[in-house]
Amino acid sequence: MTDHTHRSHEGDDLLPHVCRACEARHGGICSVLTPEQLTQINKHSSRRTIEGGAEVVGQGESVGSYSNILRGVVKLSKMMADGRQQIVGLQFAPDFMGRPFSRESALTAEAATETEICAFPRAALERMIEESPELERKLYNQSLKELDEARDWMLTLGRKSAREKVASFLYLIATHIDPLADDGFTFDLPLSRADIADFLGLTIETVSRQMTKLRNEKIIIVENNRHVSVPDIDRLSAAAGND
Amino acid sequence: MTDHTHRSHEGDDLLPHVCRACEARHGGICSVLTPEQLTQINKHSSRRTIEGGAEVVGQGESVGSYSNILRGVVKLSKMMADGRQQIVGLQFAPDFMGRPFSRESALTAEAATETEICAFPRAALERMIEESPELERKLYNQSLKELDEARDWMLTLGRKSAREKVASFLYLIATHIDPLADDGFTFDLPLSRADIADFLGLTIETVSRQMTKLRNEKIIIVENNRHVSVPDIDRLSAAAGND
DNA sequence: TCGCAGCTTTGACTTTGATCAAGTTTGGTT
DNA sequence: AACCAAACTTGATCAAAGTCAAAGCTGCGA
Repeated sequence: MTDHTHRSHEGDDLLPHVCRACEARHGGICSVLTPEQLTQINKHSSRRTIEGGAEVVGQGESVGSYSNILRGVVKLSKMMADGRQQIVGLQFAPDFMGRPFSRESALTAEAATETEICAFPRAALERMIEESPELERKLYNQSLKELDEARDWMLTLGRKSAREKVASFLYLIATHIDPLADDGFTFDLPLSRADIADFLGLTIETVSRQMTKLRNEKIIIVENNRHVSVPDIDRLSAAAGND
Repeated sequence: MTDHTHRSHEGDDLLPHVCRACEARHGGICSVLTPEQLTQINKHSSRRTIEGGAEVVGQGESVGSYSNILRGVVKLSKMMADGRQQIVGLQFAPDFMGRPFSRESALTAEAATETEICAFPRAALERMIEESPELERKLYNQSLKELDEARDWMLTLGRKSAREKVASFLYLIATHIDPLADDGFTFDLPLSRADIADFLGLTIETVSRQMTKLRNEKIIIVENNRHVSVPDIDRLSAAAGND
């Protein structure tokens, strides 16, 4: 049995060099590909770093590529003609980004924080989907997961109070971001107050007020606006209305 | 060339009898199955009529079967511990109902109107998915469609006014239900005011007031609460905030 | 056809969150 | 270290939607 620290795989020496330590090999779509397939797709893939705030794909633009998120957080949003905006999803590493079988994006994808992605041209990925039922199954499962998440969020948007919405957001981040310390739940918020408002269907001011209240109740500890600690995740969960 | 009226297919004589005039043969998941596969799945399928208001699957229940909607409208909803409820999706014929690869339902499915379904046992459908990539592709595409719809609705829930929400709902129904007359858009609402409120994240009273306003503005004509005509679909679309 | 239950509408009042308007903090830049 | 712009917080006021209460409809069953 070979050494399994650093998440190494048996047969890693057959893998393309860039894939060896890649997030997407573990849980991401690349986890269902064979070394040969990885070598194949790697001929066309390219890694890119996207600075926070930069747009990955614009609403209505044609989509030239798919990608895996290797690091960072990406917001998916929709905008109305008059400028009102709603964030309809957040994607974390090692999520797959892109809408198969559709040339046009109905969404804007924007990096919330500095983000690293691994991009593939449409055609290369689509060819691989045709050849690999496991890949298609993996993509199908991710879209089912996103559908579940979207529907959970619809309950939050439609039926929760501002306080519960803000607590729900903090709970979501606390449970999806790698914690900075292992003393429980400490993290940096990947979104600005304006983004949080767009995610929750609230205004910046309401978000700020509810954060202040949760801080006063000691449910969260905030430093420098972005840095948050949650001493008791169950109290936060209760504030979010999760029974 | 054989007669194509009544949506008949060449080779229909090979089909199971019940499938010949079935909605799901046209656009539904059965449209990708061969006559042999239809014969196979039909050994296990059963048609059922569900009265309006009856539950198909309860939140947290284990799911014993999948089904196609042949007629009627099904609401998918989520409920919080304290009873607050949100409808997270509406399904129309010939949509497929069920969440592959998950034993438990996170949703309640309830017939909004009298509904007819064609149900298959889990195992039979899952076996057929393994054997038919076309079927899996079809299911994948339906879940992508549902994801798009869920995200559209998130924008409605998070960022639209009560008036725009009610208009959005009416627009959705007008464009998804087979019209009663061909004089444009006339239909019976499949949902009660309480259901509409649960779909829009509003109260019954607010829904009622906004319906009254739209009626006074002649954007809709309402008779007997449930019967609605839309003289000018573009005005309704504008009221819904679709630019 | 009368009555009744459930659904829907309407009205008066309250509450929540939005808006408008200052301040304050933060982090980067000179 | 001082300045500046951007992000965030706080306060006062306002409007939209919720709540509570009562009255109309509608359609069904006796």
